[in-house]
Amino acid sequence: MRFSRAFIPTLRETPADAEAISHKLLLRAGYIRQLASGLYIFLPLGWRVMQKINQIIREEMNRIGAQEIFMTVLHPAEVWQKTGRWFEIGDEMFRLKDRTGRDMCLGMTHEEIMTWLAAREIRSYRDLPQVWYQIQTKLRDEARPKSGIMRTREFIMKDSYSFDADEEGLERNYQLHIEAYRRIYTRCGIKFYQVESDPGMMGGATAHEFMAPSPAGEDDVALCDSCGYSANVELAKSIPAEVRFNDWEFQEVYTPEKRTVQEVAEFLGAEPSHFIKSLLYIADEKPVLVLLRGDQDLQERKLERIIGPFRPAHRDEVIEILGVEAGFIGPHGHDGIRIIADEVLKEGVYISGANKKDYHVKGLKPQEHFSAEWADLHIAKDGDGCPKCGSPLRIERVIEIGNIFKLGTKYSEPLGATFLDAQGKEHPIIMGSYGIGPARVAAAAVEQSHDEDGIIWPITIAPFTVIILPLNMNHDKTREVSEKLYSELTRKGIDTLIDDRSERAGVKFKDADLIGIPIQVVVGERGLKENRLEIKDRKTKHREMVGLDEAIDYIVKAIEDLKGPFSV
RNA sequence: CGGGGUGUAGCGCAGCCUGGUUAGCGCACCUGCCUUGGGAGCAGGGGGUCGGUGGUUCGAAUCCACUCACCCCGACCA
Repeated sequence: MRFSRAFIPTLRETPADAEAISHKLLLRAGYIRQLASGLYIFLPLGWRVMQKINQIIREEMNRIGAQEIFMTVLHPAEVWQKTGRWFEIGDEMFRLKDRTGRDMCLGMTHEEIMTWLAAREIRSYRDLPQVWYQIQTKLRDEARPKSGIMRTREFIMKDSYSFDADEEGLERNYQLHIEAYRRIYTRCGIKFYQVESDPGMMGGATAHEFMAPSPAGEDDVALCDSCGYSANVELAKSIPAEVRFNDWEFQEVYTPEKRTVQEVAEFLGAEPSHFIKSLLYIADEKPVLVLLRGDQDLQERKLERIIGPFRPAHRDEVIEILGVEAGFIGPHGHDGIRIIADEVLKEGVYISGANKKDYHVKGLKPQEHFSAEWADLHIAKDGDGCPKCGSPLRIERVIEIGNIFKLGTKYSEPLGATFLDAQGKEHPIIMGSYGIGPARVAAAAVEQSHDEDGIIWPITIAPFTVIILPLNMNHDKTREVSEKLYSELTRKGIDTLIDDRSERAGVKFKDADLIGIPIQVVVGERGLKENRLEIKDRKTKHREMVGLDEAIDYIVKAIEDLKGPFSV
């Protein structure tokens, strides 16, 4: 492609709206433009990247026997009503009516429609297994679109669905997807982790997420470098630091106006880990007292899995329910209130509120002075012990770039997707669902691979592999050599961009670096005097002067070398 | 949905507090000359309902009210 005729609107300055690095760079380098909040247009360069990623996804999905199909974005409400999600999902679903007043919605995911299709077409165990996928637009009316193309209201997603006769089949397809996903991310040049995740409202028992480490992410994962344990912090278990307890007698202590763990700890000369924090929440209009060690924090998802949606109690509710103001609440002496305590509190001698203003109690012993339901409630912190091997855990910020779920029969049952087994008995199909967000893969690639000059694309997903920079378009030999090189590379099937604009050299260098094409071929008068040109590696900035005759071979070799780390 | 912030030329910004002629600057854009190894130089030029509506005032980019849009933090994220 010729730069002079291409639509590559690079910006010298960063638009003020952009915050995330990938957002800034993709905007500046002319890959994307924003139409409205959470709605992005992919310009030619951006779309080329997306297509490269999608192509890799296709190849790997096809490789595990998945078949691509094309679905609709407009869905009739009935299908979603049958699974109940029409009612469970709130404002995040775009809803509309057709001209006859029939309720419709825009597809935010395709479990329902895929299952509807399976229900109609699959009858026998002989038809199974099937894996169908699509790479299509999804729409979600996100509460808060953010970070450029990382979280948008309209986005492309690869989602696949597996249909099996039994759990073994599901397990096989689940493993095949794990394999495919690992190959996809590796080929795309993304650093990633596979972590245990919360199946949440998708239903089913097992789920994993694929996470690209980046400070721009929205999730945190707990990782153990020694045994490989990895989980989203929403469910990660951890062993908090051990505490040496004092052998306190059970007694009330006067703690005037000291409310927070920090304040009381300083006042009494104790450690925060010697405390029991008592937090009052309201779930389903009933109070729940939650107990945590003073140096731990609540992981709200963990609590939600036990008691459902909840909210903190208001100040006056605390007094009304417990008879004491927040700050002096303790776990003992409450009747008829559900108490859930973090497991780490099973052992020890603690300080906590005395349920009396300006007093705390010392020498509080779990089981002896209060009883509770025990559960894992605390959030895993950096340095906590790994639940499997005890080594220190590492918490890292990540971008979610893929997820896989074992759905079981959550969708097949309500939609009547069944098959007859060899005995003629009817069973619901066992399903799995598997997603990848190609735009997030692109964003993660930029977040993970850039420098002060611009993007550094992994060669496998770069919009072009080579950019030729004829520095002086008025110089005949520069043009001749560049054009010849361009047609030779193009003939070899190498995606090549030639910057044939009559811009000055500096402009071309800046734009080439910004756009991030892995191999730059600099054709300048200086080198041409010796019949040589310069080949620069965008990432390492290494420059090599190469004779005109060897240029093609050198470039072909360089491409192979750059592809090396991303081959599987 | 709660909190914070920003809307002035394609992009980045100043002007607003303390109202007063044709609303400025840099970059980008157009023309010409010149230049061609890291976002050149000179000369000339085009481009604005100052987000919108209403109000205060002799007079509003500037003050007031409402409203819309976008960004950030949080909640949410099937």
